[in-house]
Amino acid sequence: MDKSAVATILDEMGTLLELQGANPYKSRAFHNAARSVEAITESIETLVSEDRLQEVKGIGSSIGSIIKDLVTSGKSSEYESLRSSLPAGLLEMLKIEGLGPKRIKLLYDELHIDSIASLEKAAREDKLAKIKGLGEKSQEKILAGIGALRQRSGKTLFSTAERLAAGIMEYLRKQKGVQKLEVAGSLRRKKEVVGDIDLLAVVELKNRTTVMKAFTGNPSVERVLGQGETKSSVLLTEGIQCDLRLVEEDEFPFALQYFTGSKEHNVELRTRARKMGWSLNEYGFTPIEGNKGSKGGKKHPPKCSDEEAIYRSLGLSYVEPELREANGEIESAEKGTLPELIDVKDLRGTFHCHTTYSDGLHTLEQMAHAAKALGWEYLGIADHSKVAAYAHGLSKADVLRQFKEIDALNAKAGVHLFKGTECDILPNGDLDWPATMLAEFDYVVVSVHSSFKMSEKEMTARIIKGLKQKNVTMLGHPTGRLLLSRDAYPVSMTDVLKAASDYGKMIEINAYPNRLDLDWRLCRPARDAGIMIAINPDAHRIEDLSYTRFGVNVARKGWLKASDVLNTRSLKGVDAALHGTVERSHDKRKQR
DNA sequence: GCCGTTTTCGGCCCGACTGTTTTCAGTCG
Repeated sequence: MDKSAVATILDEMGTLLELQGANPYKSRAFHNAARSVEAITESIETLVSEDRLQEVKGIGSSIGSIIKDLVTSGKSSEYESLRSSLPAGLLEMLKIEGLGPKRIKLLYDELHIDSIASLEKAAREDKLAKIKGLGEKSQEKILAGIGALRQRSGKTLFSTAERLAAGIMEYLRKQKGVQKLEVAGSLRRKKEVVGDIDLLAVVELKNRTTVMKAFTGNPSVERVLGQGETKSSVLLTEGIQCDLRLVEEDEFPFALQYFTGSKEHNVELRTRARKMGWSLNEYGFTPIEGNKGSKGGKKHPPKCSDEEAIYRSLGLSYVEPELREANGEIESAEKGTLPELIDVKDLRGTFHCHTTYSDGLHTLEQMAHAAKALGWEYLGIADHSKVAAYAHGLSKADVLRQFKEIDALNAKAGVHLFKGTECDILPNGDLDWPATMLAEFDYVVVSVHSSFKMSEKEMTARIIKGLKQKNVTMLGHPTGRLLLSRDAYPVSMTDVLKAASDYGKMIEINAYPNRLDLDWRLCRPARDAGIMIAINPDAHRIEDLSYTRFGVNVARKGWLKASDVLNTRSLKGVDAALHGTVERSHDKRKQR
């Protein structure tokens, strides 16, 4: 069993212990151990075989022996007995917002509620409100939580769908006769959530049946919804539908364009084709009645061997899938003013990274090495400020200690570390660091981590007050952290962008695979207002650094060019950009 | 269950918010 499977089980054991009402520190020990296991850099098999598990902080003799069992045999009697002690439905119930282990245990003990279904029934029968410790409001909240949970099922995060699609495609590519295979649909457009996975393939005629069988029989399939000669649909075990369509070689570009969508984009495209005397569908162009060319005969479109040719035939420059949302892209394509979108390979570093100084999992040095391994020139460190106690916010002494370590690391060649901070914007709009301290950093990210329930007006005022302070560089997670289950905090982005523009500040866009990021909505207005964007993963672990690629998706959907983004600048360029927005730097540096 | 410059027992992060109470438990970040 591999590292992350072990971590998942330890985490589940921690949760089960919470549900059992065990010593909270015991359950926390399991959660901590799970995190530690996830963060192990060397092979877990090696650690087990060399009996060195307990060298890992957070793993003692008990959990160590569980891990040993899991790694060597794939099983653990402790895990099995813990699992069988409680109904599986209780774990499901944890997904309901506002319902934690204590209440789930209470409900289980009092009313034998052991699933979301029985919970809903009891709530509708007004039984929950009568339990001591609960009331009308809790009951309503639980019902609302169940509703929200239902609503979001059926939609899958981009990162999940991408992973599933990659697995199936890898499997299909091994099949005989598969000549072309591409992902289409909203997944190709990199929508933040997708409804299903659309795959498109060209397969030799004689191999079609076996390829279709391979598709419907592949290991990630839960059940087959339909199976035909050219189209099959399956439901994957992770609850998302996946369709495979087979087309002829010469239809492929048309089918790819058609099935990539969006529907609205295609409507505009087909309308345009009609005006030119052609009808457009997934198989190609066909001349329509009354179509006359210059010589009086029917005007035939050129053969299209790729999507670019289709757009060219319609007098348009190529439109990247991410832009096909009927959002002005066809007009821009006609004028030839579409931006050359930022690409992952343009990235030269990132900012807003945490380390073990606050709530990160990896050390400064580990993060620096990881950045270097990604081929980056620099990395911006931004650990939490002191008020963020839950995240081990840094004291002034911690910051000075970190500065020293950064200086030492920067002295060794490799990758440049910027001295930053993620400074809390307190509820009254003040910043968590005094002005004198803010001046010490290379850059300052300010963000909100508390009192989320303010009105939009208050929250906006709070953020703007924090953002406009001297020496503040950029706003962190501007729209809040939008998990599937949770809303962003209320804030007027128009006002915040205006303030950023007025005061010469930057805006960060976040990207994280398990987050529903709508930050792309900010990109175009930010660009138009001349605001620089930073693509930040809000990294807490080494692997988070590579999640900047999700940020690139966000930026692409927001029409950003490389030059609109801080991360694509050279070390020198970043230095200049940071100091351009932070007036103190020149003088301060000269004094040193 | 883990940990240790307070080291084999006793503490383990903490504050805001909500809904429930009448001083606090549960949830969240």
